[in-house]
Amino acid sequence: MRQEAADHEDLLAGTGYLLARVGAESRRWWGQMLGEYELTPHQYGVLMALADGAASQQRLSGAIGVDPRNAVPIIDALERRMLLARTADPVDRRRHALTLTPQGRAMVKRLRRAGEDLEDRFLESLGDAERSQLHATLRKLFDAVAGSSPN
Amino acid sequence: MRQEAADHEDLLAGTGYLLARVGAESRRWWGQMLGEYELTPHQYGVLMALADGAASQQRLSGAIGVDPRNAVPIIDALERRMLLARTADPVDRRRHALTLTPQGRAMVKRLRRAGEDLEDRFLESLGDAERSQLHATLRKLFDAVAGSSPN
DNA sequence: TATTGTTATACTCTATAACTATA
DNA sequence: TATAGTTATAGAGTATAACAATA
Repeated sequence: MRQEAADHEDLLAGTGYLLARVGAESRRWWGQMLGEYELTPHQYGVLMALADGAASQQRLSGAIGVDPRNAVPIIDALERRMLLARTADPVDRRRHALTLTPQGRAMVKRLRRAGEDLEDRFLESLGDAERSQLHATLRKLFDAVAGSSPN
Repeated sequence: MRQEAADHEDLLAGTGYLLARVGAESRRWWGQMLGEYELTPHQYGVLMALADGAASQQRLSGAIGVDPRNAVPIIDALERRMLLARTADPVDRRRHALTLTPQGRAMVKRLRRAGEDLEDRFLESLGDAERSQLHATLRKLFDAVAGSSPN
């Protein structure tokens, strides 16, 4: 099942394609870990973003990189499990302020621990210098590219 | 729409999460470019992998990172458009040998050009040294991690 | 028995259009 | 008229179970 990767080198020559593949693999690993908590990657994103402080659904959607329309069912699921609460924003009644419940905060703690373990295993083939170099480069790329279109 | 990225820093602290996000963005850019040729990212993967030479559906599925069962409709679509051909393998009649048609090879040529352009724009915030460092690190990570499960 | 390819199914992700209510 | 949130829908991606033909 593994020797196929050795062939078809052309496919892996492009950095963009490689990035998409490695990103999908990272997503798969996280998805499997999060499955143990019955959470999806996007739900994870919502919880971690809210750990920073409350936010509207619009702000939150931007932070986790999904269209606000697609954020609705993600947030619905977390609300049903009482991990977060939608409360009316008093100054603008169109807006829903989202906050973590105590159970939500407890979940975030557990996820942080599990996430660190997972990341160590995912990156174990890289040295410390390579890891921090990778993080810095990805961060630069993310800031330049996230939310924009190819055009 | 852009200032949200400045907040929720916690979310971006993990390299695994960043990788998944930047990978998704790369996939989105590619998806948009490929849409102009009415191709999906997986179909692109199949065509590029076959440019290296013929392969069975099993080998191909491994190369593009999808389950063989899910490869069937991807290959069906390309066959319908006459970009590739399924021919019986004479030595093992269970097997289908997949090869590019002339139209398929012409498409690959166009895709290579468009892909290089896209990649230049996607990576334009990085210097040459950063780019090749990124590619090398991703490649190492890919070889270590692709096709394996988390634990 | 194991492998190649297929069919069928279901759940998630992504993208888009159209709506309600508030501003 | 613009914005926050919602509903509904459709296509693509991902995963799994069951099967036929061939080895």
